[in-house]
Amino acid sequence: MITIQDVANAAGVSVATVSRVLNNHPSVSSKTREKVEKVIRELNYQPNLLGRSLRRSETKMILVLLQNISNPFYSKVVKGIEDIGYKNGYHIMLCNTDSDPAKEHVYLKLLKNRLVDGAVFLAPVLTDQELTNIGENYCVVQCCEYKEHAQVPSVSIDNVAAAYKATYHLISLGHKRIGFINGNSGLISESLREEGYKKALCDSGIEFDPHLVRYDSYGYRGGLRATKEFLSMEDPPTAIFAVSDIIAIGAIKEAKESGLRVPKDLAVVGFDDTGIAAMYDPALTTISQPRYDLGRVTMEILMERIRNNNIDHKRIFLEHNLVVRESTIG
Amino acid sequence: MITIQDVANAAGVSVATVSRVLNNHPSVSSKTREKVEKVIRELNYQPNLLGRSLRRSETKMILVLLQNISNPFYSKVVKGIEDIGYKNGYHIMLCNTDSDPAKEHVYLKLLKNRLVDGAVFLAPVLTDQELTNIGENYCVVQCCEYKEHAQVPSVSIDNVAAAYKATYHLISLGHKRIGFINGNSGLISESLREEGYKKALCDSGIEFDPHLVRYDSYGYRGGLRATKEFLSMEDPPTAIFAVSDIIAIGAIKEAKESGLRVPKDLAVVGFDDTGIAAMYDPALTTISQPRYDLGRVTMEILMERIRNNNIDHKRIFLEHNLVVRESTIG
DNA sequence: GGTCTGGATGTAATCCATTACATAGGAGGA
DNA sequence: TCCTCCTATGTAATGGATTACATCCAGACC
Repeated sequence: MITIQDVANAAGVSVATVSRVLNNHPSVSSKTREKVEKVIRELNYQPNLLGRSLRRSETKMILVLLQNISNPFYSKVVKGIEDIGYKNGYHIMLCNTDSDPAKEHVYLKLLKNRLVDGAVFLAPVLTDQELTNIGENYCVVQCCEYKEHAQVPSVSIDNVAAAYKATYHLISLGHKRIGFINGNSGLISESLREEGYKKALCDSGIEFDPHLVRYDSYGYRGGLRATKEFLSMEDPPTAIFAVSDIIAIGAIKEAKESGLRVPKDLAVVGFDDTGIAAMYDPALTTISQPRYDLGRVTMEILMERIRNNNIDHKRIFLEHNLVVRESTIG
Repeated sequence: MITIQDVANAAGVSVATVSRVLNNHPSVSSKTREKVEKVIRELNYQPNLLGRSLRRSETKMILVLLQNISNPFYSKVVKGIEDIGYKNGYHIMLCNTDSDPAKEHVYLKLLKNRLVDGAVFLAPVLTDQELTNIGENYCVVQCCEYKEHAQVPSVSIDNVAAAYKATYHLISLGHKRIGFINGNSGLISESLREEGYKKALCDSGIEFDPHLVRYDSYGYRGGLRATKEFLSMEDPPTAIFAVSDIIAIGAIKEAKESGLRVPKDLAVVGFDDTGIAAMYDPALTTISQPRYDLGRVTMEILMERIRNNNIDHKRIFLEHNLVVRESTIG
């Protein structure tokens, strides 16, 4: 491996001068600079980032912890994070925690061991207290999901309002019995969306029926299962609001299997507006989150924190949108 | 920040002894070991990985370059890579290249600058020559896609055989005019799958009709577009084989919009067996790749390379499978 | 008691790049 | 001509951990 010393020897200068050339320090004569640059090219010298990072105590790397990249919701969020990072000279390190606290802790070692300069939590499984502690010592931001009592900034949508809007959409179409399929992961978005669902019912004078709420795993199977249960009720719902598109698709598939037509016999609303929502047949009515911007703003806050050691922990809420498609209006 | 020196001072020993404790070196008396471990706990000391990595010249990090995590094909491949890495004490760094050579080069700097110990290419955009050069100097493996002439090991399925099987499935159902929707990214899998498609036709005595082949971007829109073109032909195909599930779904959606029934009027086969294949309506017949194992085997080879500086560049082919669902038989 | 052995620990070099401080040498002013 | 000042460059300390080698000491053996 070629080191800065090799370059210095070959160019007949000291390592300090080579380092200055590398870092565009002004006090290097152009003659020397050219000479050194020529040698760097000839030897194909690549500075060792470990040495540099050790000295500067920064690595220009950001850890992004998410549940699993297979969740299609994340792709654009990550893109937003990445673009802003890239613009600031930072690399992104994506890691799946699989919602496993042990794994999350292992990855957090990277933060504690200084291998990354900061971290984004896309679905923390740490406790509020742990997260607060980390926030005190390291640069971290929460994105999309957040721990309510953690003193760490967060960027998300207003989940109560979004769920309200989705539910109200169904109510405005005349539905009175609206099933709600929630997740069971203990995420804050789950309780907030349930709150919005209930609020919309209440505001419209529809009594809340606890039988119309199911908690199941995020995903297709959860949607199938919950819907099967709904449809076997004596007085089944005429509409379903699910907290993810994939759950909603499971619901539609199950409804079709049971001979129901969507939206005629059962209207379905999803959440997230992932790619599949528009592709499905029928295309899915859903809440669109500003996914790219969620990532972008999160990263902007993180960059700001790293630059200025800014420590306030605000909560930021971005705009969402109801996208009406065939699964509710046909 | 607490350093090994702080621990040494607090414990009244030398840094060497602390280091030995950290690394479970046998020649430390149990009394000293306990004393040091106590101090480590009390000070909550976290060794700085930069210092360690610099000294050991290894970071225990692996770079995984993929086109984009939004491609659902990758999730399980990455899981396989990750699991094996995790088991060997390696962390994974996932990076989207967006098929942009500039970005790929930036990320490769991490390899050249020693910030990662090795890399997996899931869809290299480098030239064969560049890749060969990198393979000579660093530990890298190709996965799923590969550059034909690059002297770098690879793990994939036999794409010719897989496409042959998919096409033959349609032929065996009586189809004679089979449209083929290929990608246009210049990936090796594209030409191999086309080869398999042609071979199946040829072996069954069906003449190859170049009008039945379309090249479009991977993805839903590509499927829509290509199918629209097919359906406007005088003598349109009765079946379509697409090189990705999402393209196939675009094809189905377009067919339905045109009033065709799938599979009755148009049979469709996809590729990859991503999650959506089983969820779609009709469920998609597709080629299932052993995605987890593709990742697993790739990583095993990479670990082996790193451990033993093994430099042979074999090509490994794993088994694939045709999964028959509603989109061809109904 | 003297010598040898080996276990436990310490000292200091090392990995590579950065940078505060030191120094040499040339330009400009008195 | 001499002195001052500034520019360009070099020297060496630094960041944190690892490890070859040195050292010390206790116990074993003659």
